[in-house]
Order: sequence, then structure tokens, then C-alpha cells
Amino acid sequence: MDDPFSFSSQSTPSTPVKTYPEGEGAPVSWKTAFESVPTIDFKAQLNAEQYAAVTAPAGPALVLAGAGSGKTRTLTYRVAYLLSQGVQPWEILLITFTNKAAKEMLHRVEDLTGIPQHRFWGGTFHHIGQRFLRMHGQVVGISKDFTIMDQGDAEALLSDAVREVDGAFFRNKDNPKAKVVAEIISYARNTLKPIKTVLDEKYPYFKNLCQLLQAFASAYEQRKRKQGMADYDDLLELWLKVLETDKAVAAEFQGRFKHILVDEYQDTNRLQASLIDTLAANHQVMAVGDDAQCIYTWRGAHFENIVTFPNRHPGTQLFKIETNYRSSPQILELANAVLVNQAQNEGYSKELRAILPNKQKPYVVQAMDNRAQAQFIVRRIQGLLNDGRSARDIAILYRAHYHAMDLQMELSRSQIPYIITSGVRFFEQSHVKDLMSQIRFAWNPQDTIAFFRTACLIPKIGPKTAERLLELAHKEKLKTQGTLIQSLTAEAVVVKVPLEAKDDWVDMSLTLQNLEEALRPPPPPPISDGDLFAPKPTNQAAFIPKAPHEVIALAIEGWYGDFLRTLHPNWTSRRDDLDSLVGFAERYADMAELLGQLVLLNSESTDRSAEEPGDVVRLTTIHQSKGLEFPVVFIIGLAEGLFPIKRAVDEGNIEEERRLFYVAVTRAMEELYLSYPMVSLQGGPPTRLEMSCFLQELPENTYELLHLAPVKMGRW
DNA sequence: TGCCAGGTTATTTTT
DNA sequence: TAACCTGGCA
Repeated sequence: MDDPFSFSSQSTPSTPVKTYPEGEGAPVSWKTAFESVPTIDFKAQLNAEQYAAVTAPAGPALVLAGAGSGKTRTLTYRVAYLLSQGVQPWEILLITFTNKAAKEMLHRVEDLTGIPQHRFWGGTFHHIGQRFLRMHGQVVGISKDFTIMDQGDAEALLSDAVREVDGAFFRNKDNPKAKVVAEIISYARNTLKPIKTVLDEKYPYFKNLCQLLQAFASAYEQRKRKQGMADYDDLLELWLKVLETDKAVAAEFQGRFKHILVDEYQDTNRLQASLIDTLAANHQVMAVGDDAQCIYTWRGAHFENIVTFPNRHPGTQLFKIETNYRSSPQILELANAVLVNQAQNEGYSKELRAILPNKQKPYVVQAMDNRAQAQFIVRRIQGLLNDGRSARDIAILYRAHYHAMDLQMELSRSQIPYIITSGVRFFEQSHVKDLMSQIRFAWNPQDTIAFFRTACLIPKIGPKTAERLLELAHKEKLKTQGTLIQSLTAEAVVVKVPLEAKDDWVDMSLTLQNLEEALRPPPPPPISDGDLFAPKPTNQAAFIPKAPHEVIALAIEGWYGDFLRTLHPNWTSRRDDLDSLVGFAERYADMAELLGQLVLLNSESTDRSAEEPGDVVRLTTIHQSKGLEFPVVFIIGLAEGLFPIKRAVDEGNIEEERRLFYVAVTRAMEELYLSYPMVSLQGGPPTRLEMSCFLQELPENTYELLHLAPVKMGRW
């Protein structure tokens, strides 16, 4: 697996990946496969707008695809079209933002063309960056087998770096917390701006900390390199750095891709845009997106990227796809009205054109308070279900998770099945991370974050104690020539473990030792003994590491499996999570790959979500609803202060809130309910809430107002 | 130094 | 709801 691009978004050892060396044609078998691609009548299967984009001649192209206009379809057919023109699959680079999108896209291409997914070069920015760096990272001083940290790990490492530079920093409560420091630094990196600029623009109240933050950033950087770690941003930042440093490598990749396709281009940040621009040195790039749906500027997304794309790629052809296949004309009329109120000069003008039959106008619903809002929705849902609607056709969208609290209670009470996609992801759940930390530490004893996480689980052991013990173990290691993990159980270390923690400490260390033995050959025995019968070095050559899923099973059987019971009351379900991790890991042949993927993949790819889609109502934030569609959509909390949310108003980010509202509205296919509570009972005395400005701005003929009387009225 | 209980507070979160 | 913080105690 040396070729960085010989992968699909999912690693499936069952279908071995073939790669073709540079300059060589594909093997004959492949050609046969290629010829068997069904001929597609592009003109018949696409509308005129889509057809134009799909069959665009080579060269830079920008496809503005409105909500529900068949964006994915267009992209998929574009790939098929290129293939039909003789382009080889490995000459196409397909970049998406999410794993979900990558998976879906590759899947659909395979369905359409019959060519297996893994022939295509596709994945998320981060996936591709990872593979690239595993190959060429040394150019910028990162080792091949770096470990990728997730958000939490990165913050922990950053905290360490901060304390190293200024031990008292976090004690001052006026200073930003580790999370915020991380945010600032990350934002700077993703937007290619100096920290100073970021502070000026977004955090003026931390301006005086500029020097300090810069010092934190570089200390953090050093730590990462020293410990062989990379955070998410590194995958992009260092990728770009390599391309800029090593012209030969850059040229190789620039020549390799004849066609680069980028999905959701409006959500690229400056760093990602630079990557694309660099790779697409010959302007062989098609960007697809919708600037009206850019909702991630707070994380560095820069929707002007889409606006200035033609400047950076001279000769760009512009395609607009505006026929909407998703929503009723009434819903689209409202959606278009949302955009009319956009500040001027915000992106491209667009108007979605309906082709579906008429339906009911969207409703605006005023409820007394949150509770009444929830009750209204529950009653309405019951009505829909009685009319034969499936629960899965219904979604409730909101701006922030906590807006849905009353609703959850009300739904549970009425026994309406629902799922809520909450903020915590599978791999970020504490027990999953606990377990994986042990494996990570066994895999890479340099990974002190993993060690601390594991050690501090034990009662009576906190960070300070853990640090002392680790130091002792290091000393011991030098003495005995063993491994660090072997030293954990050395007498000199164990005596320093707090009395009550001893049993757990030893158990934990023994498990770690088991894991280590499963992963790596034992170190050469000390020579000084003169022991002629010591195991011979040949043992090492013969060592075969255990498969990742076996290692995970080993860890569960070990110390943590039992310890978990003492940790959480709901340990059985957590134990199930861990067991499902074993199944998940079966897909991976080696630990390095698994550890890398674990961090890059989020909940989508777990077996868990595969089971999820049942016939249930879906509750989700608007951000997470992007790309989805539902026949019936409720958008709740449409009051000033809730949506647009107060903080966004304070910071002057109304336009992003408006785009968010636009995204929410365009999820709906047939029925749309926009509701808000008129009184807030949250914390303290009841306060009156105004109708959201987004509703106030709408022409009155775009919706029907429904004022809920306290008593039951009519059907609801 | 570490633990625990109780209280507070709440943006959004592709990787 | 849950995650986080704080203060007081062992």
C-alpha cells in the first residue's frame, strides 16, 4: 500500500486494491472491464442544464447547483461521461467533504458504470491528505507512521504546550480555555491568516494575547512533531507544504490528475482551495457547489472561494442548475424569498425553479411556549401518521441541540419513535476512546496523551501521579533495556503507585503488555547476561502481529472490560459498543491503518448507524441535515435570539444564519412548518420572544399563519 | 493531589 | 440532557 491514492473511501481488504505504476497502462483485465461499461444515453437521462455540465469540455468549470437540483447526480454522470470519453479512472480525483458524501458518490458511480469504487481516486480532503503524507511527509519533517489525533487529543496536547510556555495561563480566568485557544489557532491555519489577523477580526478581546498565542502555536507544533502526531489541520496544511516544497512531487501529482472534481465547493476554506488550486495547476478542475448553502464560515469556510473561482482559473465555464426536483412550488417560493433578503453582493443570483405539482403553503405556527410548540408538533405528527405517513418521512430541524429538549420529552411521552443525531460521535464516546487509548499507547509508547488518558482512569491516579509514574518507568526502561510498557510493572514503579490504585495499575499494565506483545516483536534480550539460551533474534523476524480486531478483543478482555463496570451505570450498552468495534476492525489488515481511519471516520461509518434508519422521526440540527430531504419538515425555534441565534446576531453573522435558514427550508419536499414559541421560560422570568426576522421578512403570501389557541382547535 | 456533589449553562461541528 | 466547572473536603 504505497500508492497514496490506491484507496476508496472505505478500506475493504476483501477487495484488494490494485494500482498501476506511473506511465504504465492498465492491465488487460481492466480494459475488458472498462469496455463492459454500459453505454449511457446522457441526453435522455439528464435535463438540459445537467447535460451541459456533465458534457462540459475539459478545462475549468464551475457548476452552481441549487438545492435539490440533482447535484450528486450531475457529478456522478460527469464521472461516467469522462470515462466514456476514454479518461481512465485513476486520472480522476473526486474530492468531497464528508465520508458520507464520498461513500455515496463512489457508490453511485459504481452503480452507474459498473466499475468498482476502488478504481477511482476519491475521498475526503483529509483522507487524501493522510495518504499523501504517509508517502511524502518526510519532505516537511513528519514521519511516515504519524498518529492522527482527534479534536480531544489535539486539545490535550495543546494544553500541555500552553502550560509549558506559560504555566499560569489557564489559572487566569480571563484567558481563553484550551478549546478556544485551539479554535483560534486552527482557524488561523485553515484560513491561511496570521494569528494576529484572526484576533483582530474575530477575537478583539484577546488581542493582547497575540504573542503568547503564537508561542503556544509553535510549542504545540513542536510537540506534535516530536511525538509523531498530526492533527486534522496538519493533514491539509502539510500536504500543501509538501506540494510547495517539493516541485517534483507536485509535478507528479499535477500531471497525474486529468480531472479534479470537487463537491460542496462553497464550504472549502482557504487552505483547501489552495490545495485544489495547486493540484489543478493546469486548471483541470470542476467545482460544484451552491454559495447560498455555505454554512460553515465559523470553521473557516470561505464562500468567496466559489465567487472568485473564475479569477483563479481563467476561462472558467459557468453552469447553473436550477431546476428543483425536490420541493413543491410553494416551498420553493418561500425559499427563494429567503434569498431575496440576502445582503447585496452576496454571491451569485439564483432562483430555484419548481416542476413538482402544487401543495399546501408552508405554515407559520405561533405557540405559547416551547411546551406548546412541542405539543403542536406531536399532535400534528400523530395526525400525519394516522393519515398513513411514515415516521421516517418526518424531520424536525433546529438551530441548536438544546432547542429540542421539550420536544424530546413530548415525543417520548407520546411514544412516537424518534432518533436524534446528537453531537457526540461514536468514536468520541469516552469508553471507545478509553479503550483505543490503551491500544494506541501499546502501539506507540511515545503517545503520552494515550497513556495519560488510560492511567488517569484509575481512581487515585490523576495527572500528576501519572506523570511521576511515567517518568519512573522511563528511568526503569533505561536500566533494564526492556520496553517502556514492561517497565510499568517494575518494582520501582509499582511502589510509588497509590495504595488503593495498585491492583488496577498492575492489571492495566499487564493488559498493555499483552497488547504490546500482540503488536510488536519483543525487544532483543539484554546481552550482558551472557545467557547462551536466550531467545535468538530469529524470533523477531518470525513475528507476525495480531490482526487489529484480535488486538481490540484482547483489550476488551483485559483490564478495561471489567473496569468499565465500575465506571458507568450503563456499562452493558457501552460494552456492546466496544464489541461492535471488534467487528468494525475486522475490515482492517493492519493497526496503522485502523488507527488512522478511526480518527478520520466519524459515526457514519460505524455499524451502529447502519442499524439506525428505522421508521422513526428524525430530530437533527440544520447543519447535520444538509444534503438530506424529507417530505415533511418542521423547523422549530424561529424566534429572535434562537434563530438567528443570539451570538450570531451579536457577532454580525446574520447572513450565515440566513443561509442556514435557507438550507433548512429547502430540505422540505411537501409540507413545511415553521414554528416558534412566543414566550421563553428558560432560566429566570418568562421573556417575550419576537418572531424571527427571517419570518418577518417573508412576503405574507408565501405562508399561512397559524395561531395556536390554548384549547384544541379543529383537527390539531 | 484527587474526589465528589451540586449547580450551571447551552451554537453550529464535515475531519 | 449532559457536560462542565467549582468549591470544599479527605
